[in-house]
Amino acid sequence: MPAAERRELILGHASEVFGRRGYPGTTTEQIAQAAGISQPYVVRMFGTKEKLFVEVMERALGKLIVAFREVIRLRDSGEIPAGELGARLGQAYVDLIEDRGILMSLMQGFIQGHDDVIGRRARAGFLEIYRLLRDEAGIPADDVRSFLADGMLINTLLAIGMPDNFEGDEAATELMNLSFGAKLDAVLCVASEQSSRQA
Amino acid sequence: MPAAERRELILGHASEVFGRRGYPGTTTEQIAQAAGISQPYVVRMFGTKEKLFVEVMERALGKLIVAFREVIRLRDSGEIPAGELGARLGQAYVDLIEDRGILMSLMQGFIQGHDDVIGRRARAGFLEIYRLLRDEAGIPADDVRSFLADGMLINTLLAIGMPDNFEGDEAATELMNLSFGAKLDAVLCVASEQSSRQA
DNA sequence: GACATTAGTAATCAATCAATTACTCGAGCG
DNA sequence: CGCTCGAGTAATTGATTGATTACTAATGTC
Repeated sequence: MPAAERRELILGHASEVFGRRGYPGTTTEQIAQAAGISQPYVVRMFGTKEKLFVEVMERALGKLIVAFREVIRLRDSGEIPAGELGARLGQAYVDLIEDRGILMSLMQGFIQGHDDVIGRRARAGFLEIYRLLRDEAGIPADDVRSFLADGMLINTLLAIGMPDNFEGDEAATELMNLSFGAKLDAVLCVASEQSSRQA
Repeated sequence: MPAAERRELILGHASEVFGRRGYPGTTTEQIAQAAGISQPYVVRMFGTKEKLFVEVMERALGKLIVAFREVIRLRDSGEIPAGELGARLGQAYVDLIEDRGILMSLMQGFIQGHDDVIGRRARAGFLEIYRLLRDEAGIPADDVRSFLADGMLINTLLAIGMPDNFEGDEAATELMNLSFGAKLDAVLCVASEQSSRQA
C-alpha cells in the first residue's frame, strides 16, 4: 500500500482511538492494531505519538472547518435563507457525529490544555472556529458563544458515552432528544455500530 | 496528622492534578508530591489510582450539588426572587471556578466515558445534576439543557487553558468576557496564582 | 515498660509503553 | 540477473508507573 494511503488510514483509526481513550490513555500499539499494522510502523510514520495526535487534531479541525465553510457558502450563494444559517451550521455539526472520531479527538485535544504543544494547537484551533463563525459567517458574538456551548454539550454527552448507555433512563433520553434533535436516531445507530465493532 | 485530615488533603491535591492532567495522564507520584507525602502512601490510602479518581469525582460532584441546593433553598425560602434562579445558579457554578479542581476533575471524568467504572459513575453524576435542576429546581427541560451547555463551554475554556494563555488575543478576550461575565477577573486571578504555583 | 496501633517511608518489582535497531520481502529497473 | 528502494515487521530497550513489601518512628495505654 502506498505510504500516503496508509497514512490516511492510520489517521482515521488513530482519530477513533484517541477520541475514545484520550491522548495519554491511548497507546501506539492500540492504534497499530486498529489500523492492522505493527506498532513501530505507526511511530516511524509520524515520528512521535505527540506528532501523530497533533496531526489527528489538525485533520479533525480541517474537516470541521470545511463543513462550516460549505454552509456559509450556501448562504452566500442564496441557496439557503440567511435566517436558517444557525440551524444549518448546527445540523452540519451534528452530521459530523457520523465520524465520531472527528468531534471526539478534537475534544480530547481541548482538555489537554496543560500540554505545551497540544494545548497551544488546541487553543488556536478553538479560536479559529470562533472567528470563522463570527467573522466569516457574520454571527453575533454572543450567538457564537451560545452555539459553541451547545457543541460542547454534544461533545460531552458523546464523550461520557451517553448514547451507548442510556437504556431506558428517562432523564437521559430526554436530554439526548433535546441535544441531538432529529439526528438522535443516527447517533444511536453509530453508537450500536461502534459497540459491536469494539466487542 | 490524623488519617481523615490527610485523606481530605490528598483529595484536594489529587483533584487539582487530575483536573489539570486527566486520569490516565496523572501519576500517583505527582499527586504524592503535590500533597507532600510518599507515593506508596497515596496508593495505600485509596487502594488504587482508579478508586482515588472516583473519590475525587464524587467529592467534586458533592460540592457542586451542595452549591446548587443552597441556591434552590434560597429561592424556596423567598430570599431570592424566583425569576433570578437561573442567573444565581450560573453564578454559583462560576463561583466554583475558584477551586478549579472541582470543575476540572469532574470534566476529566466526563470524557472518560469508555472506562467501565469511571464512565458509569460519570454518567450517573451528570444525570444527577440534570435531574436536580429539572426536578428540584423546577427548571424547564430545555432551559436545563441550555444551562448545562453553558457549563460545558466554561469547562472546556478552562480545560483548554484559555485564561492562562489569551494574552492580547481579541477573540479570546471577547469569548471569555461573554462566557465568564463579571466573574472574569476572579478567573484570571486564579489562573495567575496557579501558573506561579506551577513554576 | 512492654505492647499495640497509627502514620508514614525506602526499596523494589512486574508490567507497560514509546521508541530504536536491525532486519525481511517484494517490486521496478537497467 | 543484480541492485536498490519503498513498505513493513520482529526483537529489544530504557524509562516510567502502579502496586507491594518490609520496614521505622511516634503515640498512647494497660
